[in-house]
Amino acid sequence: MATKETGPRLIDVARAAGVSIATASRAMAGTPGVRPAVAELVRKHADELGYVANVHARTLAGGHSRTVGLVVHEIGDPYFSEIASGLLRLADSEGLSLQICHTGRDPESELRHIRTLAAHRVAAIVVAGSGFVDPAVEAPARRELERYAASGGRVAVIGRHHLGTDAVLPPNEDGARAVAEHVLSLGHRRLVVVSGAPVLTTVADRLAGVRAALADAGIPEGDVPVLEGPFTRDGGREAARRVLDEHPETTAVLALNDDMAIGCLSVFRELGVAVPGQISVTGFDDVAVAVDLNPGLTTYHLPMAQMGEEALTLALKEPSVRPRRQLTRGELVVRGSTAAVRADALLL
Amino acid sequence: MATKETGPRLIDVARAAGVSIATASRAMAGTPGVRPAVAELVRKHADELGYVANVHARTLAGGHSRTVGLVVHEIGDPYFSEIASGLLRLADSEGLSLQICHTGRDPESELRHIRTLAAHRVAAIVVAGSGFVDPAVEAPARRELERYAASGGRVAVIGRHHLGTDAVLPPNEDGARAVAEHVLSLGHRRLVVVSGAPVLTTVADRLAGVRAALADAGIPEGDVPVLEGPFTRDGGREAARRVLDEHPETTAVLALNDDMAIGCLSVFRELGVAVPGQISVTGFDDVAVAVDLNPGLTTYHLPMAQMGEEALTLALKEPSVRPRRQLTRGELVVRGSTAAVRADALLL
DNA sequence: CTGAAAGCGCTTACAG
DNA sequence: CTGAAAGCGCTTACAG
Repeated sequence: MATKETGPRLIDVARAAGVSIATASRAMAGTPGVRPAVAELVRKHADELGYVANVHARTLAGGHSRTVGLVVHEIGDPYFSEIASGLLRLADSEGLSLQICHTGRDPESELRHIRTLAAHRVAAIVVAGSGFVDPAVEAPARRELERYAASGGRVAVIGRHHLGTDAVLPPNEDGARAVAEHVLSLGHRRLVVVSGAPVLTTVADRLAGVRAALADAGIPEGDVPVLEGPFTRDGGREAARRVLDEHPETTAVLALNDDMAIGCLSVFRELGVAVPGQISVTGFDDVAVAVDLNPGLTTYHLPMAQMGEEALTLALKEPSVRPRRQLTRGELVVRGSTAAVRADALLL
Repeated sequence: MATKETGPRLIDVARAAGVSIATASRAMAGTPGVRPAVAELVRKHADELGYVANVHARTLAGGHSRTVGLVVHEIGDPYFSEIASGLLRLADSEGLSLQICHTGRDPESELRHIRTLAAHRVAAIVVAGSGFVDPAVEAPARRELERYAASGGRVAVIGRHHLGTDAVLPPNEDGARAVAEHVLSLGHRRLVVVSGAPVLTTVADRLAGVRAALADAGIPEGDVPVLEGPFTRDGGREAARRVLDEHPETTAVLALNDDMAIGCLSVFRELGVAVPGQISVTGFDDVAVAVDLNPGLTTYHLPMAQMGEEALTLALKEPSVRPRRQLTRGELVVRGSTAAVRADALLL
């Protein structure tokens, strides 16, 4: 019988079924080498007793875990929740449990959480979210992940990191270039880039893409201000105000992610700045809401859910000698927030 | 030294520090009763070795887990990701890990996941997402949770369930009544309710709130069609088309959640139906994007992150004899998607 | 303050 | 096909 405080154990099931604990274990695990009738009997008793195998005992004895870990900046952020959703769907179908943790973009916190996941002996860790341009910032995390990997753990990251692991790489540079080319093709020349912290590889790569497009168009870099702020909606709001204050002649704002673009749109709307009539706005990521904004947000679509799935797929593969690099395909999505530059703006 | 496949164990640390495994354990856990200098020495060696305690061994031996479980319908859905975010923030500050699972609104899947969480011996389970009006649907989950609780697990739910557990209760009925009263106060009489499946308590309660407001206003229930569909953006899109087809005289659409409202807005926008000029639209929940829509969505604000936090708080408390019921406060948020009914519509 | 030892609930060679 | 036994890596009374 189940004791009040711990529930029935395997030995209770074994006794009820009149078999050894070894046989009961095999029957429950579906391991071959048990007479089918016996296995069935065991399972019947397990069911009756409400037996639920203790994962900790099982993992400790068996040596492999059926849980994977996901590290995100902020699960409330659609970018990450869509990644989590795709990853979770795959985990589910593989019978894996998922442990999620928040870092709040804090490297210290990330480190602590990686250690916790390692302590849980999860089968794999997926780190989502931007890396840092400076390898030194990631060095402690790298060390921790290497230790984890050395003890049999698997790791994959989403984005460009210096972690030495398998990686899913979104086309940040190409995508940003495509967005910028689109805006340039509409005749815009007075651009402002609204950017997150360039210490992040995601930001740096997108910035590089924009610059490449500018260079191709023969526009001096100095002609295009880059306004930096938090890589969030609020950061976008702040930047939008600065655009209006400091660069009133601007005809197009290139925000380096949708969050910032959404912040810009909200300010422009509040202040009666017409989009795209007066200023065109672009984002990056294509979070689910981008299509529902009004005007719809022109942006670069990243298949977040798929990226989450791919990252877990990589992490579940046998480790390779060289880290794998999985390139993701994105796509420019043109919606209502961009339009040809006004004729009078050309005269400025 | 760490073996290649498992990493250093406590015994390796103990040896390195020249103490017993018991002392090493106490030092690492911070349990009192170890000479501070010794404790420090142990931790120094642990650090050098890169020792990370095995959570499974620790949980098995110690008997208590530092992990909690969260069951949601879909983590990619902002409603749930915001709940998860609040809950995760609290979990973090309590030093708890979080295991998340998806049910896809499937009771079978929910049951399976509850069992998995129980197998993990998580300290608490939080079930987010609507309950079912029919207690029979929840009976298996209830049985499973009771078993889990009997073996020392703690449970809290968000929403009205028949699970016999502590619950965080959003003001679905009052909120929907407030929304309906607001729309009625604007002079609208030709309403349509766009609803999810009424087998869900969330839907049933919101519907009840709308009906109460209608009754107060002396409007016969039969005058207000209720269009049912999936409780999602797509469900809202479908319903919006039906509104236009089957009830072209409609001046206000009350969607029972933001997702459906957003779906309605997208269809109206595509078809050139002015909101709120021609039709006013309301939602429920106030997901983060509601304010960024254009027009902004009039809706009923639920503090999702806070609800997640409260649910975990309840689950972490000592169990009470009677299930606790924590009522959440919400708030009507009037934005641009609702306006006074057009004078000509009054003549219809 | 410290250590030897039992025990947490399983899995898995190893023998039959 | 089945079982006795060792062992997974810890914690925690229990003795000192």
